[in-house]
Amino acid sequence: MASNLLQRIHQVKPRLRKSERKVCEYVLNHLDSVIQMRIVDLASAAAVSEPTVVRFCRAVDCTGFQDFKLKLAQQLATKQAFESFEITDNDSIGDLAIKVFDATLATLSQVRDAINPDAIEAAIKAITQAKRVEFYGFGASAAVAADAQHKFFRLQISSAVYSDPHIQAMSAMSLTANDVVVAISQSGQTRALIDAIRLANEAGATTIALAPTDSAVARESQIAIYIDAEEEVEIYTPLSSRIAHLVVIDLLAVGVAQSIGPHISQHLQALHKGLQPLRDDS
Amino acid sequence: MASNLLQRIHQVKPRLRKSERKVCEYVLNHLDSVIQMRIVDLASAAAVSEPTVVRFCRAVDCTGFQDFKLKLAQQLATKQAFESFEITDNDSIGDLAIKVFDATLATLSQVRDAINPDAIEAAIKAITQAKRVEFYGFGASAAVAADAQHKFFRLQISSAVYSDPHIQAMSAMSLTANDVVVAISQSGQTRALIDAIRLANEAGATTIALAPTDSAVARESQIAIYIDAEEEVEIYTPLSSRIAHLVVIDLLAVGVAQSIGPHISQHLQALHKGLQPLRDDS
DNA sequence: CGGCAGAATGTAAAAAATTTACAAAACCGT
DNA sequence: ACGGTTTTGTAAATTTTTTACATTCTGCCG
Repeated sequence: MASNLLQRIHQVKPRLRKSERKVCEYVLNHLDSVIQMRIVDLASAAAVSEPTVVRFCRAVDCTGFQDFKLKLAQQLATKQAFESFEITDNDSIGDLAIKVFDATLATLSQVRDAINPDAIEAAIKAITQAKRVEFYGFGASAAVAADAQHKFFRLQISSAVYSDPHIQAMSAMSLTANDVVVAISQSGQTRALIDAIRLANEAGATTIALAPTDSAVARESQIAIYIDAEEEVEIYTPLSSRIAHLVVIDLLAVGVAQSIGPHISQHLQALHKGLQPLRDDS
Repeated sequence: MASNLLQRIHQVKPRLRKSERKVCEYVLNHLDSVIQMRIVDLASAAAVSEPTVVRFCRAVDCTGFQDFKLKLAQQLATKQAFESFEITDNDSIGDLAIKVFDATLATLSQVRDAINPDAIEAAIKAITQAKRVEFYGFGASAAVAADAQHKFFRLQISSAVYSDPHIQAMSAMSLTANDVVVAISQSGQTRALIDAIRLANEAGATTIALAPTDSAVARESQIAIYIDAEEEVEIYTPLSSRIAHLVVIDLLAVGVAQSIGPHISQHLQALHKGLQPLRDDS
């Protein structure tokens, strides 16, 4: 993994010497401006000598200061690729398209960088071992839940989706220790969903949440996958956070498929063939 | 637009002098390697002198060679940001997450760049003026259709979603000239969907397709929004193309919201308030 | 507690790279 | 073909980075 420079910087930070760490800290706090600094500027800004800066660059797998700046620039470019997003009334359709896509792209790369692999791993493990998996969600999250159910169903995992609070509650109560509930919420505050999670917990099932950090839904669940996507929720319904949820579902599905083992791909191919007669290649 | 360096290079290319153009050509043909060259290397590789290289850099709005390299590096980084994507069995969960997200990001930026604003505009216009909008989709696209329906429903557009071929066909037959059908298909070949589109066409409704280029679904529809996302469909169900479909739906929704006018935002805010009692902020 | 070994950091000089200034060459119109 | 103008290259100057080495600091053991 020679790729992620920022990651590497964080990795080596604890191993650095005192003055090198000064450089490190300055760099992390001034990411944007560093790329157009010369080594003397950075050295004086971080209150160290120039060779120390070079040593820092070497410590993070670069051949020198120039190389470091180049790599950092690339890294930042990918991060800042999708930025501003303000829809104005006189946008052309083309502009609008770019803005909507970029907003989604921005959200996704944000969520990607913030994801906690441990929670994902725990969720994958739980789902893989589950006897039955149920997906709960309301409103826009109902469609996400339906998609998730469809996905896991194809992986031969016994699953269900409920978007009716009463049925959800009833189903939650009847779960056992071998079952898993995946609760999907963009707001993280839907009361009926929280109730269902509590019932599932009481029934001994494993509960997984896809919800914002510090939300009630996340708090009540045993495994919390945090998905934070700031956006104008009021005006245009959850736009991209919903997409982020779907991608996390994809991630879980791929993880589960992988841990189930290779025989699943045979099954999927068979399924694919089975659907062929429904297609028309004329 | 100080942003797009590559664009700028192409722009100024005709205005360049002979030897500067040599630099230009070499740069365009060796984009990747140029960023790690020194000025002497590039000069000799392009068979010109060093100052000529600097002159070229200035011609494309950079302050010097270093600046040029930096900007080029950033530019390339955004382009190549999401590339390879091959899931191997010994990926860590973190790697897996990055791969799944990046695959989606790659698909989205591809689709964004390929989108046809005219088709989008026509679709927005049709939906805005429609008396009733119906969304059709099967399998994974059923969830997309459901999401779309939910979205437009919130925009006070009378809409429905059908994932049952019989109901779909019956509904399609009963449509009128004021109605719109949005057919969503990842394969573009589902026979039942094609039948429904034909029925809707015969009934005089406007048909809009979200489907791959050159697919039967797109061909049968009056307005075709092409969404092409190559991916391993066989192994892991439609992963990211489905997401691309959703983003296009978002785009349509935002476009429709905009063309309906500002009063819709009041309605959405009211809706938002109306949902508050269902939330729990404890 | 002092001194010594070793690491850590900085100073200053050398090397490398870029940029500038200027001169030579090519080009164009008359 | 000649004179002016533009284009290009040469060589020097400047800037920037890197290396080599000296100094300082730190911690450990006597």
